[in-house]
Amino acid sequence: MSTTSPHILVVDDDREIRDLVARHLKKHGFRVDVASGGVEMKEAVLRSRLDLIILDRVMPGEDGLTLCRNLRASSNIPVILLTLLGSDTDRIVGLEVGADDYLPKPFNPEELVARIRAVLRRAQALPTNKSAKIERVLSFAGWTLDCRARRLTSPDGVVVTLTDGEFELLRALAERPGVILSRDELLDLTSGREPGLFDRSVDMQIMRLRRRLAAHNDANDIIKTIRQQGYIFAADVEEAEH
Amino acid sequence: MSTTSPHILVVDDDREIRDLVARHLKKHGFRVDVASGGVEMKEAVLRSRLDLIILDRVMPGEDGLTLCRNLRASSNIPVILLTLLGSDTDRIVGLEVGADDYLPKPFNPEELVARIRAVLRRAQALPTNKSAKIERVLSFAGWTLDCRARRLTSPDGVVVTLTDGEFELLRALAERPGVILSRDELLDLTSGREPGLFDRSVDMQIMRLRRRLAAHNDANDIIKTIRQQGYIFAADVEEAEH
DNA sequence: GCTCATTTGTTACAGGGCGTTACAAAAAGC
DNA sequence: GCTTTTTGTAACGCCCTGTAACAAATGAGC
Repeated sequence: MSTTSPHILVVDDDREIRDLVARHLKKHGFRVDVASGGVEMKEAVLRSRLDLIILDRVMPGEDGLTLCRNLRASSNIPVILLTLLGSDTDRIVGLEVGADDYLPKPFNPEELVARIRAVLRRAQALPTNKSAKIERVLSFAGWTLDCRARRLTSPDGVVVTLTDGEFELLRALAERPGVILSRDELLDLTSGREPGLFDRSVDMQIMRLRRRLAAHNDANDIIKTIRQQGYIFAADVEEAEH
Repeated sequence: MSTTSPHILVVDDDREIRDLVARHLKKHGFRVDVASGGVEMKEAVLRSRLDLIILDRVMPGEDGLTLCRNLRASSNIPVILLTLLGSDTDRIVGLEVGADDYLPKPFNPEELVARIRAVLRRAQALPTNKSAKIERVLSFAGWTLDCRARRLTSPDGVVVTLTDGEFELLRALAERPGVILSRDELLDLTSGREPGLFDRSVDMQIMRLRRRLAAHNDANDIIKTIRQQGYIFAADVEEAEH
């Protein structure tokens, strides 16, 4: 995502505005798709790997607001709402529904570009889709974690078998290097379960995962404990798409 | 930190607006500090763990724009710019300088709240803590503190194991060389806890940290005590991105 | 200088978090 | 069904960390 130019979808029923915006964004080096709302759009979101969506607030088919809310249920892709309605409450509702920004028409195309950049700046570190997780290969300290094959390879090239739980845990951590993850968060990320009062299952899995890593190599422990807080993946990770 | 309410700093020379905004934000459950720009603000940013800053675009002392740009150099804390100047190019410049949003005065306080929420929604999903800068390596007097690996290396190359508390404390200090940090501030920075009346835990950690540094080297003590005030990191620090 | 009050450094200790082992329950393979 | 693997619970002990108590240092006042 950060390597190539951002991919933006413009959804507006007004063909004139839609194309004007699209042309302007292309001039600024974005990759642009257009759609006119409804099913067509949902498809586009699911299929391609979009970086941002520009939505018209008012559309004959499905409302921009509703669309935005629905999107938020399954994805946290950045959304900018456009609209002719410029009242305060309109803007507030738009933002509360999950949009990242709200721009009243008529707007200066340059301002739209600036706001897109501002939103992307924030959003870029995020994993885009909640639902469709991208299968990738994560490399750290000589290790290789193939998320599609669910296979871990040690620095000396040996394939290490992991149980499902161990794999999910390692992935959850390795996908978020430098982030302190609480036990509850890890539990949710790996198995989707709720905390439970005296739950130390995460500790156990961490222990087993560490043991497995240590058995094959691993001088410096990659998974560190932050007392009272949780665990952290303390190595640099390189991602490669499959 | 995600447990407590977001902490927001409002910087505006117009006391009236500043207080109005502050009151409104408090009503919505935010923790609010105010400042009137310049040194006062920088101190506040350096010291406490802020989640977001609201900056007036135009201020007699240092310009809001310049402030924002300077902030961006060392931190990725969310910034929202306010201004009387509402022209397109003003907004564009504001956003390009690194602000997350740009709101022309006069504005509806509710809209400000909505925009704050939208920005925080993005920023809080980001890895690590909000105000935290990029992960980096701090060097001082021969020592090396790797904040990603959470590891300290002594001048003679020995890796010194620190407890979590010691590490957090050392980082809090080393990130702010030459700044006097009170015990309360250090407590907040290291563990996010609130003071407590007869709390001497910081003293304890300082003592243990000093002892650990002294054990490995350290002729001149790097962490100095300022009586009645707190502690100060008395060495030059070089930062290197990882 | 001395004395006293206040602040800070140091030691001792207790509570609790966490790594670890052992074991039981649950799931998967056959 | 049985066996093997995986995963959660219980228990034990080490280590981290905060509290308390005391010693040392600092500063004020004389």
